[in-house]
Amino acid sequence: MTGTSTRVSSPTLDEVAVLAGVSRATVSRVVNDSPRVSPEAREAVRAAVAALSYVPNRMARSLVTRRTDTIALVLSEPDARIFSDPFFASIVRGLNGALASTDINLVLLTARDEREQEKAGRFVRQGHVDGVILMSLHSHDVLPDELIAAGMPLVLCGRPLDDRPVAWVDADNCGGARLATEHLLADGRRTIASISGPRDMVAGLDRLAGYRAALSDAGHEADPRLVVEGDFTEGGGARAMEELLDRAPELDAVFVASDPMAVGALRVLHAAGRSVPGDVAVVGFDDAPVALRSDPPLTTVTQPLEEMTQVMIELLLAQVDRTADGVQTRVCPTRLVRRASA
Amino acid sequence: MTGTSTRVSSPTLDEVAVLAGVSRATVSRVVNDSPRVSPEAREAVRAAVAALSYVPNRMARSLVTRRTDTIALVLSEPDARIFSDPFFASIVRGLNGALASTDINLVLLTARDEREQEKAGRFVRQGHVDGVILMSLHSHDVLPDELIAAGMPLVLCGRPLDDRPVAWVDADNCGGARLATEHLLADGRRTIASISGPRDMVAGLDRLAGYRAALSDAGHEADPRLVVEGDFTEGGGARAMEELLDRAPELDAVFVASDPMAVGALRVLHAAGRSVPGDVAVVGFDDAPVALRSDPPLTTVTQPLEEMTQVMIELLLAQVDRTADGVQTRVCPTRLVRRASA
DNA sequence: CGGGGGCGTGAGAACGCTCTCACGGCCGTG
DNA sequence: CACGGCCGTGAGAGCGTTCTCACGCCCCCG
Repeated sequence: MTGTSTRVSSPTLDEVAVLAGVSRATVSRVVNDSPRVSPEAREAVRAAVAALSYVPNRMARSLVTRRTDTIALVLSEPDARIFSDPFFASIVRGLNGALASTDINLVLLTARDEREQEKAGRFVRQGHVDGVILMSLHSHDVLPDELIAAGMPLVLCGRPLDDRPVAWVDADNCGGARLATEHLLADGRRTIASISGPRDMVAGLDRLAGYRAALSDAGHEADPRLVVEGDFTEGGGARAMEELLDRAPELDAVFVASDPMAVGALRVLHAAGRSVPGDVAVVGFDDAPVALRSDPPLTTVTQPLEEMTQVMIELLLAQVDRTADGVQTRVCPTRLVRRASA
Repeated sequence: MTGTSTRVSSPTLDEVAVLAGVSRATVSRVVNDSPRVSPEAREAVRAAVAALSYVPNRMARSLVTRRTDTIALVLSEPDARIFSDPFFASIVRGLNGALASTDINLVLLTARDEREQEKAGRFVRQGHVDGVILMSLHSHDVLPDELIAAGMPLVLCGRPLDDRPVAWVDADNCGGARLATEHLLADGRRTIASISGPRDMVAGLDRLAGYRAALSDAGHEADPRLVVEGDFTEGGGARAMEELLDRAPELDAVFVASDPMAVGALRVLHAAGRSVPGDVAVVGFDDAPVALRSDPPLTTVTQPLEEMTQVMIELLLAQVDRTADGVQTRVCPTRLVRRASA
């Protein structure tokens, strides 16, 4: 084709060794930054590596080291919605950031249905990765148990519903909801409603629990009229808000379990002629980008994404290195971000 | 720990062979569905495999077969916006669908900055995957050239700006834009404006070209006032629409190069008291989910995502199997979806 | 009844790397 | 001057597969 001859396959350690005039072992040492190499040998190898544009064969290396230096983030989510979730993008960014200083790679695996989940499970068990971070917002996958049984290092992103013996990292959803509700109480609000998340998601449950706990601590009686379940989407939030206005027109505050839902609620309140925060105070959750752009900008609860992803990696690598003692879990503190809506 | 003894490492082919009372080769044959195995031997091996819950070691296998049965979709995009792009989610779904009937795995790699791009490049070149589908909406990555030089099978998702010798698949953006504009013309619209995509994205350029071509074919003179550049986001579309109304208040139609931008434009038209499609007809592009929910539902241009992903896989696998002749490219036809906005 | 052609099987050599071990050479010490 | 130790190096044995051969066996046909 062009002037340069195209090889069919990549050069091997042996070829580098021959070109550098040393043994395979020495080339390996240089490639792996072993200190026990003379400067001359190192230089010769470096030159040969560059000349052949040698790249070590990971398969061969992994076969002996039993390490792939790759971890997988598997998204076990039925619908594609997960991608549009800004929370998800932040997790990916955070994980990549936490791995930036290492030579560990992050790959994403999606598993929408059972079939794909099985495929992902096989991929993982075949030894393509050293460990797995599993993001599964809804409950009941088989994947976790399968991976645990296979002895695969595993960290869940988000607390599991049941108490399986598995490592996980989550934000303090309950505490955050409590913070939000207490803020509303401190503001003198009397009738505080809530748009909750789905009952089959732990985050939804925990945020609802925090809201209830704060109210009960303040001596409020539980009023089932005041809680409507949403689905974490803007449309769902709008519908829930309509229902809420219908059920309890006297409400003067709403704790909404996600920012997109809060944006939907804001729209409905607007349309209903209620001023925010004058008539109704609104607090969201997640500190999504949309919270800044909403009108008015949303007071919300923020999660320490950076810290969470960092911890996930730590817990996972501890398992990979077999230095983990027992099953570790971690709850990261959430924080209230005051803006204009409450 | 528990009753079952936990092994440190997974069983090997040899152990299965011993348990089944056959040789390593026979086990390999069974595992790989070779027909040349007696039913009895096959059954014995099956049982042994199940008993040990044996999973073949991919590293060892790949070392000899030089195949990983894995392809990567790399997202070479600076910001995280790509995740929230519904187009992207569809691509992932489509690719997974196209691979569902095979035993080929799809992994996603993100590469936000140069550093991560380099990491992804290394990952790929080390032999973790058989081929790469590259999605890079903006121009000028080094990755493609690097992969081509390394002889890595590669298909671009979207036509590249320059004419590199690389396989790619794209929608007929130009044709779609033309369709949309011709529809507007046929509707009797006189002053047809356009909110274009960014100039550094091929999709933006092509859609603009199609719009211009349709107008010019219809004998319209090019009017630079009538084109404002957007950034493919809703906010950007709104801003562009404002500018357009300012520059050319007499316009009676707009071809918007993406649905999110069209939604923004709709909002602004609404606020300006223009009825759609009465005063101003609007056509979008992409047939994003949001196009259905907008008010009025958006007439838009749809891309054959299913076909595109299917073709990408075909072109890629042809390269992997070395049955590809030359550099293949494919433009998939777009179609106008008539709804209420035009 | 003998020979050829499957067909099922097993032995053993790869695949490209790491890692242990042993071996010279040089230093410092007694 | 002799000897122990360390340092750079290379030989060679794996790692868990696949794949090529060669080898019996049985069956069919002449």
